Amino acid sequence: MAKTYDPSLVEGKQYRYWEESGFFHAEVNKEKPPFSIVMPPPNVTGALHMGHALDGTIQDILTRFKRMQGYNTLWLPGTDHAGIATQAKVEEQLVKEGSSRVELGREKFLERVWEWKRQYGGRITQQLRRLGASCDWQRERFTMDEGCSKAVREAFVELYDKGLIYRGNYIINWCPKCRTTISDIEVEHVDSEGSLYHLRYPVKDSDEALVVATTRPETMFGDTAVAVHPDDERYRHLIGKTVLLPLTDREIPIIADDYVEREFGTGALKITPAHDTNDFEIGLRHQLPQIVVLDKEAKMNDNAGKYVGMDRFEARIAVVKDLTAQGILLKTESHANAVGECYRCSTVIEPMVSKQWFVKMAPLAKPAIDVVKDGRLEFVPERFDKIYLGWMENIRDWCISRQLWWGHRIPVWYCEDCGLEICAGDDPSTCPTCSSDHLKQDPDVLDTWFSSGLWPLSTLGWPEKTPELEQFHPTSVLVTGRDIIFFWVARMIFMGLEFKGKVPFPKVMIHGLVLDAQGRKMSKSLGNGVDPIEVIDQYGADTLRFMLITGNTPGNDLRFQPERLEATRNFSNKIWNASRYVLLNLEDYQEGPRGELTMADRWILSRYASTVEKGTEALESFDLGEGGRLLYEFIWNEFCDWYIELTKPRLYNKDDVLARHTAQSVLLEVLEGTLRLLHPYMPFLTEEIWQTLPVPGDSLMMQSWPSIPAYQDAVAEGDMTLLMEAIKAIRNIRAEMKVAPGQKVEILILAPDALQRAVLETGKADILKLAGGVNVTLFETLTVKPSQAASAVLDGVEIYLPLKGLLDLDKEVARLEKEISLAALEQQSLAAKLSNPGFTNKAPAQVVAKERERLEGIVTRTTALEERLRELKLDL
RNA sequence: GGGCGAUUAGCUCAGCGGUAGAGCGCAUCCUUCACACGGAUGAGGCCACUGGUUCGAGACCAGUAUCGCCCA
Repeated sequence: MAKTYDPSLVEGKQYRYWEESGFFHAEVNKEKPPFSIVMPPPNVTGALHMGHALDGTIQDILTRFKRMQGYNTLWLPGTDHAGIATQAKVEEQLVKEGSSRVELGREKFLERVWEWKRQYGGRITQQLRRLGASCDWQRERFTMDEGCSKAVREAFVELYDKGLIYRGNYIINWCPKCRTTISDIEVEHVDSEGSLYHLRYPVKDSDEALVVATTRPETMFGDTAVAVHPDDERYRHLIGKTVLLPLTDREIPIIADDYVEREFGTGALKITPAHDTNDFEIGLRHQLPQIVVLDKEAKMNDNAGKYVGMDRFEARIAVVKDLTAQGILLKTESHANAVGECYRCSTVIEPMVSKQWFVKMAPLAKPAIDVVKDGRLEFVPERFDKIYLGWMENIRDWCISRQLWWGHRIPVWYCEDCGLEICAGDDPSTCPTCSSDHLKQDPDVLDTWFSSGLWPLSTLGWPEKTPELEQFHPTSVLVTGRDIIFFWVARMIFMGLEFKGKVPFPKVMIHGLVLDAQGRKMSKSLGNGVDPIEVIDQYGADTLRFMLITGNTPGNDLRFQPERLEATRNFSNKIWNASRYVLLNLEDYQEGPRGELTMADRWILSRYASTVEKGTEALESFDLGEGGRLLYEFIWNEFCDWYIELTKPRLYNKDDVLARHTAQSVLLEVLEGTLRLLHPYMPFLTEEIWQTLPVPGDSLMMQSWPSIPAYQDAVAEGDMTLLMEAIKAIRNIRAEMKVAPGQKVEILILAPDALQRAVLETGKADILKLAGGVNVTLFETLTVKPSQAASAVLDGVEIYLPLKGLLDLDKEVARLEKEISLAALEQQSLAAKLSNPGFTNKAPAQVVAKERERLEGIVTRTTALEERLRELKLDL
């Protein structure tokens, strides 16, 4: 066994072993309770980033934990076809080849995309394997595969037949770069410094003019009204009149609408129903015409007069220039506003009226709100339900058509002869009304999130009634980042309720984002992303996993700090070496009955039992970080720092066979159990070590989860605490007095209490070894104190180290004085607390008793310290 | 404008009603047979601020400030 753990020699080998052994695969099995998770499908174009790594780690921990607990565990992986992203990627390729999507035509283009998917689509799933993900690759799915496509088709037809899907002219978000609509949540609002232009619109047949304030003067060609607030005294008399729209020959009405904020700008709003979401609504209320002034590339169209063909931003400059020249622009103020950008390409979104397909949301949102309100579906942490509800309660209809080729084609045909609209599960060949065979399918495809919204259903076989669907749906928990609650989680919830009448999962565990070391979001444009695969190459997957999981608390963002990787790597190495110690001393180990357990044995077994209990609890309550930290502390601070050290004398003394065997047996039990507890967090390292232990079984990942052993032993814990305190106190004196490490000292311990004395008597050898003593002598009383001695006062125990010639008396006096003043402070506050009748009357008796005890301890301690100081001064 | 989160040691974070913690960093010492990716010891905190609840408040409540995120 090497002195240093090298993950690169272990991870590939173990993963292959697991996968080839079929350990990840779940068959339907009614004998075992099911536990299932569907993996949030990463984009098929994507490469693994830290967010995936965190998300995958959490799911893998839960999956491995439940598998060990005996559940029939399914973690179902897959990828998303990612309409816009994938199409863009292939289009890029075509451009490089001097070709284009349009040149190729729809059929050929789609073949190219599938080709691309076959070639590169598997990358991220390979990367997930590097992370150690124990998902069932035999059940891997893709949102465009046959089954998922069938589910999409079924869902669309059902919603259409129910009247929940409709087509209409509405204002949508148009991305001029992606050349498609995007849904409301795909728009990111970015604060930007713009200008607010005050434009003077002359009122017809009047000397007056109405001054409107706008941030987008170039859309004025689409203005079809000017709105003021109905109660605004300034403008009330103008309502019903018309203004002459500058740069055009049109005149438009002045209308009154509550929507107008009187305080904003001039209180008069130009209304462009075809290019602004709010104006669109106002336009509907007042039956205003919609005039589209921009084309699909966001260039001015024929309706913009002489500005036709100009880009919208160029047009803005040109229009402002002309308005200035004509004296219509009165003033320009700087103005901060939020500009909508495409979440994919960051191009400024153009709101535009267009004919699109929508899902009617109100009827679907209602049950999706109820399940969260009545607790059938819980967010972990809880606070995310507010975010979800807030969105769901204000939801607007969902625009689902996309002007792309890569995606699920909308299953609607139009009869070119009679104009009938046909929505069908199977492709129709003739028109059911006029029997014409001139049918044309709608060219658009569906929003990618439409298919991912069906993911928990489609991956398990829906709409078929499969055994998988029956056993694994609803899934047990969904794990995902807080950034896609609206995009994805919400959609799965209402779709699950609509099509299956059940929540798709009773719990949603939300985690934060992985930020860079400075706390910024990792992004391509900033170039501050850290590649998980590089981290795995350098430190191993276990290190990355453990670091991600223990770095924060549930739901909060996490800063990626390289130093923490090193710390975690060191932890792996610590475990490796502790195991190495155990193994090196287990060569001749045979199973057999133990001899009498030592205090240390009973202590570590008790601590182990408590670790099993707390570690299990943490996982059950999704407190993965807490669970990890707990194991870290147990392994490093208790098992390694103390227990291993305490077993050395017994292991190295081969004469006392039974004592040695007992130590071996306890070491093995605790190590073996701890490896089980740690396995979900660090699967590779624990598996590798476990396989070398002399225990039955082939693979740790298939072992059962430890139940809490009946080892709790408060006496042993108390006794060991005393022993450890004594050892630490002696070490402290030695360090402070700069006693050379090799120098053995005489140790005198005054322990009037018989029980304490017995404990220390038992621990004599340990004290000698761990505190560097030549001899330990215990006293019940000590009438003559040793001279030239340094001392420590514990609870009821005094320790003396005669250091003739080594003792720096001044230093020792200072040390004692410091101890005394600290104790005095504590004594004072305790005394004050206990003399407060409020406390003694109202606090639980247990607490009061404990504080009394503490005070007594402090008082005797202080007395002893003071006495010691007096004695010491006599030496001076 | 509304909502959510954060504010604890130099840095990054735990702790969520009863004696302020960890990792890293820092200081001193240690190449002893698991581990120098190590061991031992230590220094370092008006727990953002102001009120309140309570016998008792980093912890609970109200408000303020600063930073971050989401929504409009």
